[in-house]
Amino acid sequence: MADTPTEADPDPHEEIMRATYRALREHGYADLTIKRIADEYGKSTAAIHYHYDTKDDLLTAFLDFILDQFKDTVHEVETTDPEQRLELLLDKLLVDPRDHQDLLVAILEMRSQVPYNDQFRERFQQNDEYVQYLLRTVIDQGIKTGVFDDVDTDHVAQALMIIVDGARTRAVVFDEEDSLETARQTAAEYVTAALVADD
Amino acid sequence: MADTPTEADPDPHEEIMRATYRALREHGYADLTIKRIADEYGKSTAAIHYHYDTKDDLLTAFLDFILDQFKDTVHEVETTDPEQRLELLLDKLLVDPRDHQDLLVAILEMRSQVPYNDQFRERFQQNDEYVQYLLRTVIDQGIKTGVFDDVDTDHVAQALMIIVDGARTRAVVFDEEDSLETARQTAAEYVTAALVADD
DNA sequence: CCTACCGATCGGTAGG
DNA sequence: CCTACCGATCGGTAGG
Repeated sequence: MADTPTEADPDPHEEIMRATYRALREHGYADLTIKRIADEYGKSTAAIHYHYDTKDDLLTAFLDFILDQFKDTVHEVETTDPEQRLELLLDKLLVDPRDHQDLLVAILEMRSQVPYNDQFRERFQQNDEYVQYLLRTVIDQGIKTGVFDDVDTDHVAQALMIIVDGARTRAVVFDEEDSLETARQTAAEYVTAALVADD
Repeated sequence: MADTPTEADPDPHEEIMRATYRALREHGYADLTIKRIADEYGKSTAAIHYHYDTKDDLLTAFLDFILDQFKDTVHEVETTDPEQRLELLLDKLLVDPRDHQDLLVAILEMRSQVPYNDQFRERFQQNDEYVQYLLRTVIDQGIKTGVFDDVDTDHVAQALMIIVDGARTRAVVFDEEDSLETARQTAAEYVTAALVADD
């Protein structure tokens, strides 16, 4: 007559990550406390410390949790045609976030902590490098296939990252879905101008 | 035999703003306390509360202080030739910040507080609207003069804002001067492609 | 503006 | 995991 373990016995770590997510969304990073996370978790603060030694450990684990989710989303793109693949990648980076506004807010907040947190910097840099690598790869593919001009791959990838980050920042700060839409269009314009200009 | 008043009797409000700036730069927004500001100020926490009723009042005043400085910088651009004026404006937005990295960090941090602080949102929106207005104006001028194509002014201005914000975010998070330089180049490319494409 | 202090809350721990 | 508690620090105030 035991309860179904799947419902009654969920992974405490994942539960705490989700609780941290909710607490962060509700109070913001500056007002994120163990107590508030514990309240969302539904248990005591000692329960949090049982699983994570320090607040810093918890927050670093949480950042990994968040960035892994993001990585999974981007990783889904599997088309091989360079033009289509670049389009889909930009869609993932600029259209998908509309459904995950909370995630955007959380990431932006933690990003702004980078100047004061080496752990955070390391994670964000690694994640950024990964996305930029994906962009470079698809652009290089396009150049080899002959559908894209022979451009400076690094520069174009960086330019696209700037557009992506700008759109995300503005989507959060000005709460406008417009930003992502405008950015998607701007990215498309840029790709056309930079990669297939001579067509 | 009195001390020179200019040195011995500075404006307390401005002193506190500068102290807040230093404290923010050193500890970050999440760890910004009245005590730390008071230490930078060189007086007691009660001295801070004598000039500002609440921490929130102080921080809102500080944001105004910061954004006014920024506004002054942008306002300096006075050339009338549309093409040159747009170039100078983009320089102000993307080249100037190199000398004020600390300011960028501070602004990014406070920006990320917008979802939790209506006062902040209001200020940032107003400031953003002003910059975007400057961009729209110069683009419209260029269109009237015939040096720019007859484009969607709103869209182009928004696209440039996205590039600017993206570059700033990345300059802070990844500590790379590259971002601003790449963004300046990207903005130039975009302007050429969007505004003088048919030339 | 200062000294001295307030209640509240912080991250973290002991003992079970 | 909980209860109970720790010292430290928080924003803010009273009284001068």
